[in-house]
Amino acid sequence: MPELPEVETTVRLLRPRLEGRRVVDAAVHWPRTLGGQDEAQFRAAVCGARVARLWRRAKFIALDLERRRSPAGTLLCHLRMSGRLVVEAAGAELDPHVRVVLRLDRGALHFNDARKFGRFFHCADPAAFLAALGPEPLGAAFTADWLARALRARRRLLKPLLLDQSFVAGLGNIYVDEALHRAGLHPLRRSDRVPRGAARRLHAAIRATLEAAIEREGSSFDVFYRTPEGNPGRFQDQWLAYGREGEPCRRCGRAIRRIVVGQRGTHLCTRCQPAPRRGGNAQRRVASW
DNA sequence: CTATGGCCCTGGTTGC
DNA sequence: TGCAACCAGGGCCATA
Repeated sequence: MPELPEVETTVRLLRPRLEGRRVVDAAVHWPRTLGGQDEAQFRAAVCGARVARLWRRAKFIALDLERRRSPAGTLLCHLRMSGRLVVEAAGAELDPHVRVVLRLDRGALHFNDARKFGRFFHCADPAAFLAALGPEPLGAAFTADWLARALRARRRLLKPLLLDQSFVAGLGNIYVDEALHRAGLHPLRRSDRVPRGAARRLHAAIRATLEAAIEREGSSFDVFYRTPEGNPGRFQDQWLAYGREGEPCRRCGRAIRRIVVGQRGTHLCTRCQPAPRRGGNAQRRVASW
Protein backbone atom coordinates (compact mmCIF):
# COMPACT_ATOMS: atom_id res chain seq x y z
CA MET A 1 0.00 0.00 0.00
CA PRO A 2 1.55 3.25 -0.92
CA GLU A 3 2.24 5.19 2.23
CA LEU A 4 4.55 8.13 2.74
CA PRO A 5 7.80 6.34 1.73
CA GLU A 6 6.27 4.88 -1.42
CA VAL A 7 4.72 8.19 -2.39
CA GLU A 8 7.95 10.05 -1.71
CA THR A 9 9.84 7.54 -3.84
CA THR A 10 7.30 7.98 -6.62
CA VAL A 11 7.69 11.76 -6.53
CA ARG A 12 11.47 11.63 -6.54
CA LEU A 13 11.68 9.27 -9.46
CA LEU A 14 8.91 10.93 -11.43
CA ARG A 15 10.21 14.46 -10.99
CA PRO A 16 12.84 14.45 -13.75
CA ARG A 17 10.35 12.96 -16.18
CA LEU A 18 7.46 15.26 -15.35
CA GLU A 19 8.69 18.69 -14.41
CA GLY A 20 8.71 20.95 -17.41
CA ARG A 21 6.47 18.68 -19.46
CA ARG A 22 3.30 19.96 -21.07
CA VAL A 23 0.03 18.04 -20.91
CA VAL A 24 -1.17 17.61 -24.45
CA ASP A 25 -4.28 15.55 -23.82
CA ALA A 26 -6.10 13.77 -21.03
CA ALA A 27 -8.09 10.56 -21.27
CA VAL A 28 -10.18 9.31 -18.35
CA HIS A 29 -10.97 5.61 -18.64
CA TRP A 30 -12.56 5.22 -15.20
CA PRO A 31 -14.49 8.41 -14.42
CA ARG A 32 -14.82 7.67 -10.70
CA THR A 33 -11.13 8.34 -10.41
CA LEU A 34 -12.17 11.99 -10.62
CA GLY A 35 -14.33 11.60 -7.52
CA GLY A 36 -17.33 13.41 -8.90
CA GLN A 37 -15.53 16.21 -10.71
CA ASP A 38 -16.92 16.98 -14.10
CA GLU A 39 -14.80 15.14 -16.63
CA ALA A 40 -14.88 17.87 -19.26
CA GLN A 41 -13.90 20.49 -16.73
CA PHE A 42 -11.10 18.31 -15.48
CA ARG A 43 -9.74 17.79 -18.96
CA ALA A 44 -9.97 21.48 -19.69
CA ALA A 45 -8.12 22.29 -16.47
CA VAL A 46 -5.28 19.97 -17.30
CA CYS A 47 -4.86 20.07 -21.08
CA GLY A 48 -2.36 22.56 -22.35
CA ALA A 49 -0.86 23.18 -18.93
CA ARG A 50 2.78 22.72 -18.07
CA VAL A 51 3.91 20.76 -15.01
CA ALA A 52 5.88 23.38 -13.14
CA ARG A 53 6.65 21.43 -9.98
CA LEU A 54 6.10 18.03 -8.48
CA TRP A 55 5.80 17.69 -4.72
CA ARG A 56 4.32 15.57 -1.97
CA ARG A 57 2.11 16.25 1.01
CA ALA A 58 1.24 13.24 3.15
CA LYS A 59 0.20 10.56 0.65
CA PHE A 60 -0.81 13.07 -2.00
CA ILE A 61 1.26 13.64 -5.11
CA ALA A 62 0.88 17.21 -6.31
CA LEU A 63 1.52 18.59 -9.79
CA ASP A 64 1.58 22.37 -9.87
CA LEU A 65 0.32 23.48 -13.26
CA GLU A 66 1.09 26.64 -15.19
CA ARG A 67 -0.18 28.36 -18.30
CA ARG A 68 2.00 31.06 -19.77
CA ARG A 69 4.03 31.04 -16.56
CA SER A 70 0.96 31.79 -14.50
CA PRO A 71 -0.38 29.35 -11.90
CA ALA A 72 -3.13 27.13 -13.27
CA GLY A 73 -4.03 25.15 -10.18
CA THR A 74 -2.70 21.88 -8.88
CA LEU A 75 -3.43 18.30 -9.78
CA LEU A 76 -3.53 16.18 -6.62
CA CYS A 77 -3.18 12.42 -7.00
CA HIS A 78 -3.85 9.89 -4.27
CA LEU A 79 -2.75 6.33 -4.98
CA ARG A 80 -4.82 4.78 -2.19
CA MET A 81 -4.44 0.99 -2.29
CA SER A 82 -3.14 0.02 -5.67
CA GLY A 83 -2.44 3.19 -7.63
CA ARG A 84 0.78 3.61 -9.58
CA LEU A 85 2.05 6.49 -11.69
CA VAL A 86 4.42 5.75 -14.52
CA VAL A 87 5.71 7.81 -17.42
CA GLU A 88 5.54 5.62 -20.50
CA ALA A 89 6.79 6.21 -23.98
CA ALA A 90 4.32 7.95 -26.25
CA GLY A 91 1.89 5.44 -27.70
CA ALA A 92 2.87 2.73 -25.24
CA GLU A 93 0.44 -0.13 -24.89
CA LEU A 94 -2.33 0.50 -22.37
CA ASP A 95 -2.46 -1.88 -19.44
CA PRO A 96 -6.10 -2.81 -18.73
CA HIS A 97 -5.83 -1.24 -15.28
CA VAL A 98 -4.88 2.20 -16.54
CA ARG A 99 -7.59 4.63 -15.39
CA VAL A 100 -6.21 7.98 -16.55
CA VAL A 101 -3.66 8.92 -19.19
CA LEU A 102 -2.10 12.35 -19.44
CA ARG A 103 -0.45 12.54 -22.82
CA LEU A 104 2.64 14.74 -22.56
CA ASP A 105 4.78 16.59 -25.05
CA ARG A 106 7.24 13.81 -24.30
CA GLY A 107 5.79 10.48 -23.25
CA ALA A 108 2.59 9.90 -21.30
CA LEU A 109 1.71 9.67 -17.63
CA HIS A 110 -0.27 6.49 -16.95
CA PHE A 111 -2.30 6.12 -13.78
CA ASN A 112 -2.60 2.40 -13.21
CA ASP A 113 -4.96 1.41 -10.43
CA ALA A 114 -6.27 -2.15 -10.27
CA ARG A 115 -8.58 -1.57 -7.31
CA LYS A 116 -9.94 1.76 -8.51
CA PHE A 117 -9.62 3.51 -5.17
CA GLY A 118 -7.13 6.11 -6.37
CA ARG A 119 -8.24 9.68 -6.97
CA PHE A 120 -7.27 12.66 -9.12
CA PHE A 121 -8.39 16.13 -8.06
CA HIS A 122 -7.73 19.38 -9.79
CA CYS A 123 -7.97 22.31 -7.41
CA ALA A 124 -7.12 25.97 -7.53
CA ASP A 125 -5.90 26.07 -3.96
CA PRO A 126 -4.14 22.92 -2.77
CA ALA A 127 -3.27 24.48 0.57
CA ALA A 128 -6.96 24.77 1.39
CA PHE A 129 -7.60 21.27 0.12
CA LEU A 130 -4.83 19.84 2.29
CA ALA A 131 -5.47 22.02 5.32
CA ALA A 132 -7.14 19.30 7.34
CA LEU A 133 -4.02 17.13 7.34
CA GLY A 134 -1.81 16.83 10.37
CA PRO A 135 1.90 17.65 10.28
CA GLU A 136 4.38 15.92 8.01
CA PRO A 137 6.20 13.38 10.16
CA LEU A 138 9.49 14.29 8.52
CA GLY A 139 8.80 18.01 8.68
CA ALA A 140 10.01 20.64 11.12
CA ALA A 141 6.66 20.98 12.89
CA PHE A 142 6.69 17.34 13.95
CA THR A 143 8.85 17.48 17.05
CA ALA A 144 9.03 15.10 19.98
CA ASP A 145 7.55 17.79 22.15
CA TRP A 146 4.65 18.36 19.80
CA LEU A 147 3.94 14.63 19.68
CA ALA A 148 4.04 14.26 23.45
CA ARG A 149 1.53 17.06 23.89
CA ALA A 150 -0.66 15.97 21.02
CA LEU A 151 -0.89 12.42 22.36
CA ARG A 152 -1.89 13.73 25.74
CA ALA A 153 -4.53 16.00 24.24
CA ARG A 154 -6.40 13.01 22.80
CA ARG A 155 -7.85 9.89 24.27
CA ARG A 156 -7.44 7.47 21.44
CA LEU A 157 -5.86 4.11 21.00
CA LEU A 158 -2.35 4.60 19.69
CA LYS A 159 -2.67 2.75 16.44
CA PRO A 160 -5.93 4.26 15.15
CA LEU A 161 -4.64 7.69 16.17
CA LEU A 162 -1.43 7.29 14.20
CA LEU A 163 -3.44 6.15 11.20
CA ASP A 164 -5.57 9.29 11.44
CA GLN A 165 -4.28 11.61 8.74
CA SER A 166 -5.57 14.65 10.56
CA PHE A 167 -3.28 13.77 13.48
CA VAL A 168 -0.08 12.96 11.60
CA ALA A 169 -0.15 12.75 7.83
CA GLY A 170 1.44 9.99 5.83
CA LEU A 171 1.51 6.88 7.96
CA GLY A 172 -0.46 3.80 6.94
CA ASN A 173 -0.93 0.32 8.31
CA ILE A 174 2.57 -0.93 7.61
CA TYR A 175 4.58 1.95 8.98
CA VAL A 176 2.43 2.37 12.07
CA ASP A 177 3.09 -1.26 13.01
CA GLU A 178 6.78 -0.76 12.27
CA ALA A 179 7.10 2.44 14.26
CA LEU A 180 5.21 1.04 17.25
CA HIS A 181 7.44 -2.02 17.35
CA ARG A 182 10.53 0.12 17.05
CA ALA A 183 9.29 2.31 19.90
CA GLY A 184 8.28 -0.67 22.03
CA LEU A 185 4.70 0.55 22.33
CA HIS A 186 1.58 -1.58 22.20
CA PRO A 187 -0.95 -0.47 19.54
CA LEU A 188 -3.77 -0.56 22.11
CA ARG A 189 -2.11 1.88 24.50
CA ARG A 190 -4.22 4.94 25.13
CA SER A 191 -2.59 8.02 23.72
CA ASP A 192 -3.10 10.13 26.82
CA ARG A 193 -1.32 7.54 28.94
CA VAL A 194 1.88 7.48 26.96
CA PRO A 195 4.64 8.90 29.16
CA ARG A 196 6.84 11.65 27.85
CA GLY A 197 9.87 9.41 27.36
CA ALA A 198 7.84 6.91 25.39
CA ALA A 199 6.46 9.69 23.23
CA ARG A 200 10.02 10.73 22.44
CA ARG A 201 10.86 7.16 21.50
CA LEU A 202 7.81 7.03 19.29
CA HIS A 203 8.78 10.25 17.58
CA ALA A 204 12.27 8.95 16.88
CA ALA A 205 10.86 5.60 15.76
CA ILE A 206 8.45 7.17 13.28
CA ARG A 207 11.19 9.25 11.71
CA ALA A 208 13.76 6.48 11.62
CA THR A 209 11.28 4.06 10.11
CA LEU A 210 10.18 6.44 7.38
CA GLU A 211 13.70 7.53 6.56
CA ALA A 212 14.93 3.96 6.31
CA ALA A 213 11.97 3.03 4.13
CA ILE A 214 12.53 5.95 1.77
CA GLU A 215 16.18 4.99 1.59
CA ARG A 216 15.08 1.60 0.29
CA GLU A 217 12.38 2.96 -2.00
CA GLY A 218 9.48 1.72 0.09
CA SER A 219 8.01 -1.73 0.69
CA SER A 220 6.64 -4.20 -1.84
CA PHE A 221 4.97 -7.44 -0.88
CA ASP A 222 2.35 -7.93 -3.55
CA VAL A 223 1.97 -7.03 -7.20
CA PHE A 224 0.83 -3.49 -6.51
CA TYR A 225 3.58 -1.18 -5.41
CA ARG A 226 6.42 -0.64 -7.83
CA THR A 227 8.57 2.43 -8.29
CA PRO A 228 7.95 4.49 -11.43
CA GLU A 229 10.89 2.59 -12.89
CA GLY A 230 9.10 -0.69 -12.32
CA ASN A 231 11.22 -1.94 -9.44
CA PRO A 232 9.88 -3.30 -6.15
CA GLY A 233 10.87 -1.50 -2.97
CA ARG A 234 13.40 -3.15 -0.66
CA PHE A 235 12.19 -2.21 2.80
CA GLN A 236 10.00 -5.30 3.25
CA ASP A 237 13.21 -7.22 4.01
CA GLN A 238 13.66 -5.07 7.09
CA TRP A 239 10.18 -5.20 8.51
CA LEU A 240 10.17 -5.80 12.25
CA ALA A 241 6.51 -6.61 12.71
CA TYR A 242 4.26 -6.10 9.70
CA GLY A 243 3.63 -9.29 7.74
CA ARG A 244 5.76 -11.33 10.14
CA GLU A 245 3.10 -13.23 12.07
CA GLY A 246 4.65 -16.33 13.65
CA GLU A 247 8.17 -15.28 12.77
CA PRO A 248 10.61 -14.48 15.57
CA CYS A 249 10.89 -10.90 16.77
CA ARG A 250 14.20 -9.58 15.58
CA ARG A 251 14.86 -8.08 18.99
CA CYS A 252 13.79 -10.78 21.44
CA GLY A 253 12.90 -13.86 19.42
CA ARG A 254 9.31 -14.26 20.54
CA ALA A 255 6.86 -15.00 17.74
CA ILE A 256 5.24 -11.94 16.24
CA ARG A 257 1.50 -11.91 16.85
CA ARG A 258 -1.30 -10.62 14.69
CA ILE A 259 -4.35 -9.00 16.20
CA VAL A 260 -7.07 -6.81 14.75
CA VAL A 261 -7.30 -3.19 15.82
CA GLY A 262 -9.98 -1.03 14.31
CA GLN A 263 -10.53 -3.54 11.52
CA ARG A 264 -6.86 -3.43 10.62
CA GLY A 265 -4.44 -6.31 10.71
CA THR A 266 -1.93 -5.38 13.41
CA HIS A 267 1.40 -7.03 14.07
CA LEU A 268 3.38 -6.83 17.25
CA CYS A 269 5.74 -8.49 19.67
CA THR A 270 3.99 -9.00 22.97
CA ARG A 271 7.28 -8.94 24.86
CA CYS A 272 8.80 -5.84 23.29
CA GLN A 273 5.43 -4.08 23.18
CA PRO A 274 3.82 -4.88 26.52
CA ALA A 275 0.05 -4.66 26.71
CA PRO A 276 -1.41 -1.67 28.50
CA ARG A 277 -2.62 -2.22 32.05
CA ARG A 278 -6.16 -3.59 32.47
CA GLY A 279 -6.74 -4.53 28.88
CA GLY A 280 -6.60 -1.08 27.43
CA ASN A 281 -8.83 -1.89 24.52
CA ALA A 282 -11.92 -1.92 26.65
CA GLN A 283 -13.19 1.57 27.24
CA ARG A 284 -14.32 1.00 30.78
CA ARG A 285 -17.31 3.24 31.25
CA VAL A 286 -17.58 4.20 34.89
CA ALA A 287 -21.00 5.20 36.09
CA SER A 288 -20.90 8.75 37.28
CA TRP A 289 -23.31 11.48 38.15
C1' DC B 1 -14.88 13.70 21.30
C1' DT B 2 -14.37 8.87 20.21
C1' DA B 3 -15.69 4.47 18.28
C1' DT B 4 -17.89 1.39 14.98
C1' DG B 5 -19.23 -0.29 10.73
C1' DG B 6 -20.40 0.14 5.83
C1' DC B 7 -18.85 1.35 1.36
C1' DC B 8 -15.94 1.54 -2.59
C1' DC B 9 -13.06 -2.36 -5.61
C1' DT B 10 -10.46 -6.40 -7.43
C1' DG B 11 -6.73 -9.78 -7.31
C1' DG B 12 -5.02 -13.19 -4.57
C1' DT B 13 -5.83 -16.68 -1.14
C1' DT B 14 -8.47 -19.99 1.28
C1' DG B 15 -11.99 -23.53 1.77
C1' DC B 16 -14.82 -27.09 0.20
C1' DT C 1 -9.45 -29.75 -10.02
C1' DG C 2 -12.67 -25.97 -10.05
C1' DC C 3 -15.10 -22.55 -8.25
C1' DA C 4 -17.19 -19.67 -4.73
C1' DA C 5 -16.46 -17.14 -0.63
C1' DC C 6 -13.51 -14.25 1.65
C1' DC C 7 -10.28 -10.63 2.64
C1' DA C 8 -7.03 -6.56 2.59
C1' DG C 9 -6.85 -1.92 2.91
C1' DG C 10 -7.15 4.24 2.75
C1' DG C 11 -10.33 7.41 3.24
C1' DC C 12 -14.89 9.00 3.92
C1' DC C 13 -19.42 8.97 5.78
C1' DA C 14 -23.36 7.88 8.79
C1' DT C 15 -24.54 6.41 13.12
C1' DA C 16 -24.09 5.64 18.25
